[in-house]
Amino acid sequence: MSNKTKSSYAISKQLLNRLPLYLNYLKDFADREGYISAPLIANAMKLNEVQVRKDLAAVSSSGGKPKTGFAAGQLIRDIEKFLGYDNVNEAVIAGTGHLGSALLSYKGFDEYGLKILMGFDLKDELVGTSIAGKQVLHIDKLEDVCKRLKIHIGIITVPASFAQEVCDRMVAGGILAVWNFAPVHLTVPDHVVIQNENMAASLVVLSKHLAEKLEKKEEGI
Amino acid sequence: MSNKTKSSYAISKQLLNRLPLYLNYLKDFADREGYISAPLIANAMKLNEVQVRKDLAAVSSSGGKPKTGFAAGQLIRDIEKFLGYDNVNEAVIAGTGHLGSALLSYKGFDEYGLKILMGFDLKDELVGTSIAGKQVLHIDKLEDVCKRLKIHIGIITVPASFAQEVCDRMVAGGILAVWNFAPVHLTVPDHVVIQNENMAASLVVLSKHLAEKLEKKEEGI
DNA sequence: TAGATTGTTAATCGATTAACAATC
DNA sequence: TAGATTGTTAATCGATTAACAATC
Repeated sequence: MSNKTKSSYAISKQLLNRLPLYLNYLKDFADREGYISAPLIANAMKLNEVQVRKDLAAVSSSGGKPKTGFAAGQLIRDIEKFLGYDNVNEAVIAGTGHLGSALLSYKGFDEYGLKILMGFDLKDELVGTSIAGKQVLHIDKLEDVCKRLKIHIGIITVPASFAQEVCDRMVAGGILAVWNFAPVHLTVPDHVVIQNENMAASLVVLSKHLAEKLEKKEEGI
Repeated sequence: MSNKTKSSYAISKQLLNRLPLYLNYLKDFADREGYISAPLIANAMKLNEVQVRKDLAAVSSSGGKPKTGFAAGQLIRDIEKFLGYDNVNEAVIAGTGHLGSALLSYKGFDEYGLKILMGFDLKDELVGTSIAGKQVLHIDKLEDVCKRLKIHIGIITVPASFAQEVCDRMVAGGILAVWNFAPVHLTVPDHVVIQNENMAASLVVLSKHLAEKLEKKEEGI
């Protein structure tokens, strides 16, 4: 029997975006020996109570107890399991400029099951160095290394103009999932998944909201 | 007369996320003197044609011409205007570690109308230095500087454990919009907008998709 | 018990997609 | 003209929220 979700509640992208929020909250504020309820989380996150309840129901192994809620420690483990934080995924990163080296250095990814093994770049002054104890190899070795180590995840932090070419090399090396930080639309074969980390889009949402606020302020009242 | 949208097509978060994608595509591939059609963009981005058409109709000042499409140069300007890329928003950043300095150094934000003026940190070895020509001041000056310069946007790249406190200081300094890179839920008054740059969530979506791929591969056909 | 909370079914809401007339 | 594309109204789809019985 496979571990499919019991109910028909879909594993939507939205759900996958909310779960890490719950997890942060639980880890920071919940007494792991105690219980926590959906209304409590909903209130803290300013989300609808039913939504949180459904989300928790979808991932909780043991369910909650009426009147008391969910065992916090178990719930944390359940969410982590659901999110796959206990399976390690190995990744490589192409582009070791500011952003690339920030990602290479970031300790927090371990927690999410992401292990960035090494970086690739084409600049001679970077190749051969190491960042946060991880080697930087020449970009020409990218395809080969991915193949040999059977890496499935590639992270792209090269300038926009190189991104497609780097992406093609990753795909040629057997990469199945690409996390793209370059502000371009990448074309990949159907069997490859792309996740765009769209900072411009984030920024736009923020500045639009801000513009509204400022307008209201000007209008008075 | 205010520049509200003509139609009732809502300015959804989704729309705001798609527009930068169109913009990238247009800038990279469109002949600015020529014309571009919704079906063409839709095809390149693998989106529904009607959706693109509606999106373009919502932002285009002059509309498109049946059979020919939209004037590419004008469309680029319209999208940029709609997204507010021509209004400069000044921002400060708290936390000048790897990620913070990557953001401080990133040239691309200009294009989006974001101007990061300076950084703040509490580490003595960082305070007084400058990153990409931008000063790093002591975090204790954050509130004061925001007030004096009437900064509206604060970017948080401090460790999770400091994020709430830094956020509070920003709010006290009159910040109205917070771009939060720390993996915690921040509590702010109603008049402040938060945009969480949720890398963990992105990563989860990616690794879930990857897991599906790998499962299918194992099952064979 | 009374009351809080869970889990689930039904109603609502909003975004996407389909259908189609208008236009160049 | 014929055909591609626009703009818009209607239908569909999916996610969120409301309502409510079950439970401790």
